[in-house]
Amino acid sequence: MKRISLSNPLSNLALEWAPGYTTNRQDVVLDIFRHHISYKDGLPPYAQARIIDLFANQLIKARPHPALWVSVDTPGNWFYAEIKRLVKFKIPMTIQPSWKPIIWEWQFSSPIQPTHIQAGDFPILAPLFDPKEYGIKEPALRVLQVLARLKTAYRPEIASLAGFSESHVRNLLKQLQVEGLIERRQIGKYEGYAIRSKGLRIVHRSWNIPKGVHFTKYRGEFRYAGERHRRKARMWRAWLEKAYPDIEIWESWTEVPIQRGIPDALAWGTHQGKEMLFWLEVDSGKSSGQTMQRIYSGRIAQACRHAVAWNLPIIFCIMGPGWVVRHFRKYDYSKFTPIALIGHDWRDFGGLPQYVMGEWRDDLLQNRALHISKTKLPFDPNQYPPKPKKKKINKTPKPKSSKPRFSIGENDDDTWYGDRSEGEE
DNA sequence: TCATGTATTACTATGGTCGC
DNA sequence: GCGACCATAGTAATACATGA
Repeated sequence: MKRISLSNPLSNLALEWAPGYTTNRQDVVLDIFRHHISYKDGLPPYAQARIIDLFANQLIKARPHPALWVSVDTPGNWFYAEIKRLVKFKIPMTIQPSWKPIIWEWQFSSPIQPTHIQAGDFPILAPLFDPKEYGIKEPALRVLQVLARLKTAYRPEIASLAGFSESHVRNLLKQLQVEGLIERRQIGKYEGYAIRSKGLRIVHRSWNIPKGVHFTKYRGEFRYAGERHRRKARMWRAWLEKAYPDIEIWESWTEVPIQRGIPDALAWGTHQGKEMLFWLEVDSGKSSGQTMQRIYSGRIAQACRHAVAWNLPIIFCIMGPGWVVRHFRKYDYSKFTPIALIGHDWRDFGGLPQYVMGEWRDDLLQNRALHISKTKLPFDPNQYPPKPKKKKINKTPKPKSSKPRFSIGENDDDTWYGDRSEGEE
């Protein structure tokens, strides 16, 4: 294996060679490789960015002056912009929408050195992934991709994240089980599904992960949450779709790092025709009110900065027991104009209040009077970061996770791994 | 401690809708 | 018509709360 990759390191890479010619000479080329990705691959932007980096590393080993052209199939703008931000531009690179058929030299992140090649010496690359080759259909592959990220999951969770109905997912899971790609496994109290290594291999292949490359730490959910917490987060997409009939979710992921912070779940799509993000935090209410306040003022500010940076509205939802959600009523959110805050009881699946930018809304059953924070302030998105609402930090929860923390450059808020498991199973 | 009811969860069957 | 997909009702298993 190693020998092969040494003799031809390119043969493991599922890329297209798309050489550019700057002169009339055929033996001098811009050594450009093209990589295709789609928002429907089941991977969030940061994981796609890591794959791109892996390709760059492999190309550096294999070629003197390689360049990478990444074609991204995606609606909207956010997915594309996030990838661009997260990629380390180790070689000349350009990230473009997939519909662009050609690329110009000046669009690359840095100049491309020409490469001399022998006439007819084309690089030999791995073929692009074709599901038929593995006897798997698109919907089944999608389920498998979702499960690859989750490792183990219940059917409704898989259905939610895949965007399919439960009965459809049931059939697909049965098929996958017959083929030995997944298996039943006890998760906590109930039986769910787990992906097997055979299934994982196909998924890795579908993501064009080069063989022998370590991708595990980027593949999965970024951190491990308690069972109840995890379940609520994984149901986020289905929850939104039930609550808002005119919503269209393009993709949803759980425990996913974005520009700043790691939402418990993040859904991305349109509501009433407008592209936006739906950020979910689930809180079982184990920390004190003050700790909660400190944590959330940080998170909300992070969401806000993200919204401003990408010019994209964010709906920030806090779910938990009623008393936890009620806690958030007392603050003034009017400074956070590009985001809307909503709260909801985590037991009531499929319900959510209507949101209003810069305000808090919840629809808790007791205390029926719908609370609306009524403070009109000038819209000025440039005032961030906001001042902490009250500086009274008692003890900081210490991180105790052993999970890898590959930094995205931020390290302020999301260090409280220790509190994440509910311990209620 | 034990019995009971309720809530939550997974699983199954069946019939319907939609597009080709 | 047919396949792909969805909605819904109903069953069974389990945990938890309650009260004797």
